[in-house]
Amino acid sequence: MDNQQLKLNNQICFPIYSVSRLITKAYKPFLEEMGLTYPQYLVLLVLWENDNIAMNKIGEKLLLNTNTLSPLIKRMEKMDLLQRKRSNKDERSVFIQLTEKGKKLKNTAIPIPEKLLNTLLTEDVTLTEIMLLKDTLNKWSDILLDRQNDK
Amino acid sequence: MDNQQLKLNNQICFPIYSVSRLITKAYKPFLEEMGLTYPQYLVLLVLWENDNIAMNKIGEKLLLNTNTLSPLIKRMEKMDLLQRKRSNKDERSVFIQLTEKGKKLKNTAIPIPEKLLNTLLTEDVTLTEIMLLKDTLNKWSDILLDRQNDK
DNA sequence: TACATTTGCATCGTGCGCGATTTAATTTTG
DNA sequence: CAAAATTAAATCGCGCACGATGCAAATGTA
Repeated sequence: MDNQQLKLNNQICFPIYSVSRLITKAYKPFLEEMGLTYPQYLVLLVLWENDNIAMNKIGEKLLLNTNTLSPLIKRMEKMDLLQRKRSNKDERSVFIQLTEKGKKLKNTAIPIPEKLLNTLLTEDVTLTEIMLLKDTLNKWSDILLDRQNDK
Repeated sequence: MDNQQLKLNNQICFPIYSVSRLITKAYKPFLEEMGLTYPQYLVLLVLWENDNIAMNKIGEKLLLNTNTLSPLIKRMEKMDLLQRKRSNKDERSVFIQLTEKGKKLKNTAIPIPEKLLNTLLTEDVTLTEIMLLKDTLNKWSDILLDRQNDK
């Protein structure tokens, strides 16, 4: 009885947890130049793609609730990256708009994904493999979301 | 110029980040029964495999520094899951030993990995795919660790 | 043996994540 | 229309993660 299934290296949960943290760490040097944290960078990715959207829409895309987003976005407002504005049509929602500073940061961010890819790519890790992993994880994400919404 | 590479769905970082959180959330109901958080569960996985080891060895396995582990393990000591003991040979190191309560919890934990697998498995996600993903992530983990230690 | 360096742990501060709860605005329903 | 239910934010509390710093024990070196 050595309970193989309880061994760290046999579990799927641990590699995902650790690679996630390692990737965040890999982003760090690039994001630090811009004065951003990783979740702040994710919010900007959403806004660069779709400016002036409601806060809950950002949460839907990043799978974050308002108890995480609300203070995060307020910090970003203090950094002059974006502005929060109550909607007139629906006084409950807050719309988020990039400031000039927030818009300009996009230019600095453009080369980051490629730089990160280069950190990862070796003779052992090919672009094909990375794409495959991405697709698998996106599928998992959908499945786990379904599971958790059903309850 | 629509900067495809900056779109959320084209980045590899986001799916890993979100699946990692979704998996932690999937563990939650099982861990709550045991009164554990996810990182605490990981520490127990290490100890069940290898009791009475130094704190820094736990950190090496989980890729966590003492500034995270130290308070985490103190909380677990308060919960009577383990005991901390200074080594006689080297007064700097603290050895961690499971209590009876900590050892017994292993029996409750044994069925968890399988339950979680069942949550994930569908006609779209096969065991083969999960194993493949695990191997890929373990390889990535090694590469990212090398990269970050070289600097 | 003296002194510099390394190692293991602890503490502090900041920023997430997230369950739980509150408040206010809007929508649904009888 | 009025009451009930839903929705969007905000706030609170707790537990990670992690960079930075400090301290004491151990190790390396001249």
